[in-house]
Amino acid sequence: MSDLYIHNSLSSKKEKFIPINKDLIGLYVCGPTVYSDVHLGNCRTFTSFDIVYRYLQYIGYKVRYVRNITDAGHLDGDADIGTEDKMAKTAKALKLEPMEVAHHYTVGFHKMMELFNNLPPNIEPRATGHITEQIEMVQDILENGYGYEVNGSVYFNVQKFAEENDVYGKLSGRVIDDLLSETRDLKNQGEKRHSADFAIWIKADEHTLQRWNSPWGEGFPGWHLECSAMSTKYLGSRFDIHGGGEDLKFPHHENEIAQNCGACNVVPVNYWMHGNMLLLNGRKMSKTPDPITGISNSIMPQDLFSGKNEFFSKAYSPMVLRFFMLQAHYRSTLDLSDEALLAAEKGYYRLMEANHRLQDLVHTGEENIHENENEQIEKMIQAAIDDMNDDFNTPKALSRLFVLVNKINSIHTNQINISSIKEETFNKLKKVFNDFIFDIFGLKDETQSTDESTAHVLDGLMDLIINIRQDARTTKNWGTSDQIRDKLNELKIKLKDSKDGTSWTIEK
RNA sequence: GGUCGGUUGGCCGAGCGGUUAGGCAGAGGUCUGCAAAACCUUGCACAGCGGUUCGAAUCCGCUACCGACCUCCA
Repeated sequence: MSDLYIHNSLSSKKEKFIPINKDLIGLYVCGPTVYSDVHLGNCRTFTSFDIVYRYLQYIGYKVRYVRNITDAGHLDGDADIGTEDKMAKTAKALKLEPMEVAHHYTVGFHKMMELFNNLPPNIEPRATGHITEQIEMVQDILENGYGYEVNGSVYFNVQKFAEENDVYGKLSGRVIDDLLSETRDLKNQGEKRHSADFAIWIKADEHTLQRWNSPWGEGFPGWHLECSAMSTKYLGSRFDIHGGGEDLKFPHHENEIAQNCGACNVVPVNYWMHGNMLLLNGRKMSKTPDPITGISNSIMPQDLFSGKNEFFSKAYSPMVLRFFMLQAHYRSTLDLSDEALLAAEKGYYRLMEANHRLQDLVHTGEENIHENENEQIEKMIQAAIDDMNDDFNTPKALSRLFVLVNKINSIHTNQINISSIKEETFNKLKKVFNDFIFDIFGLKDETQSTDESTAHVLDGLMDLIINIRQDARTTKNWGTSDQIRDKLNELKIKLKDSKDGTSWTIEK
């Protein structure tokens, strides 16, 4: 097994992955703020890290995967100007308790993750459930001299932190002097000593719905704080991998590092990973409406699944979307288009169909071993694994699988004799191909019925229909046989005739 | 304006110094009652201009365009 390399945002280089503790990897991913439905772009990030989680486990690591739910403290706007957070805004608009809003969207988020077949994390902590930890962290920061209190709010002193630690700005590539010099032309500095400072505890005003008691009076935690507090609580002050969307790099992740460091005096994360954005019409997908057009450049997954949207010609299933995402590297932007999704859909079915064929094939004993074919198959299997070890290169690994699809189909149609393939190679192919599709890529087989009894009935019915059609074909009753084929096709059941008989698949 | 990243064939998208990426679409063929599926064959792609090199899509410089972040976003 070759070594795993991960692109580290801290160094902008691929680095060999060396875990802190071989027996348990710590993986933290920034989860959603549950004040609205997740859009497809959010789904991409979580899917990217689902692959990371799956693959780490596949190569034998035990992983503690922590992904938070932010249900408080996420400010909408500048902390100095207004203290209304995203949660409160939605709660007021819908006349609901903030917790009701959070719960509603949390349930929706979970449903969506399930549709994408993303595994649940091991721990999914909520910001509101960790107020104590966050207050303690603010206290630690104050004790270490990196925070200051003004009128019931507490701010992180970026200038002091930057002067004493060579840490701030490293992740996002910001130059400290630039950040600090921006002060001069800043109009609204408010209580902050410095424009680069940020709030870690914010005093509640009469409009604040979510408020907690603290040593500084009633208030609520700053946005970046919950990730710092919860990652420390569940993964320790130092852990292996922290992931999130590219757009969180600054200020969120930069401030997270500062807080951890400011509280615990250690740099918290060894490997920072950032997933790139999903594009719609060549622009970043975003909930925030365009200030000029007023249209938000985003699509909700459910609208894509139902086909009811203005962007695409038809409905696409969750697994087609997942497959589509796998075709691009997580660090590249990915452009959504009808043509691209159509291509992904066909590719997905082709891959699944090949796996069915492969799993149905039985090796019948070796004879006239074809060294070259064996070598090619072995090489592709190894290459796919090497690709995953190379910073989770799913598109490249997937391309290896498609080379194998070609081999599988050739074996299926007897263009390559199965007996010319070594049994060991064949069994390896069978296992690894299947592992890749289901365990590593996390694809689900949408062509199979999940309910066993329904599947049984369906199998029986299809056998019957195919037999009737075969009889019609034998008597050259093409009208009947074509009618059966066409009507089934309308039901998205595709018949495939071959010398050995007719097979069928459902394409959703 | 600052910082970073991108520009690959009809579309999506890998590759990042010498090898066919891959998917989809297209063309020709095999098979088939016809079709589908499958298989075989097929595409003079690397924004432009210079430079380095025996050799560059891949390294360096300049130009053009696009995007992200710098303010909430996965």
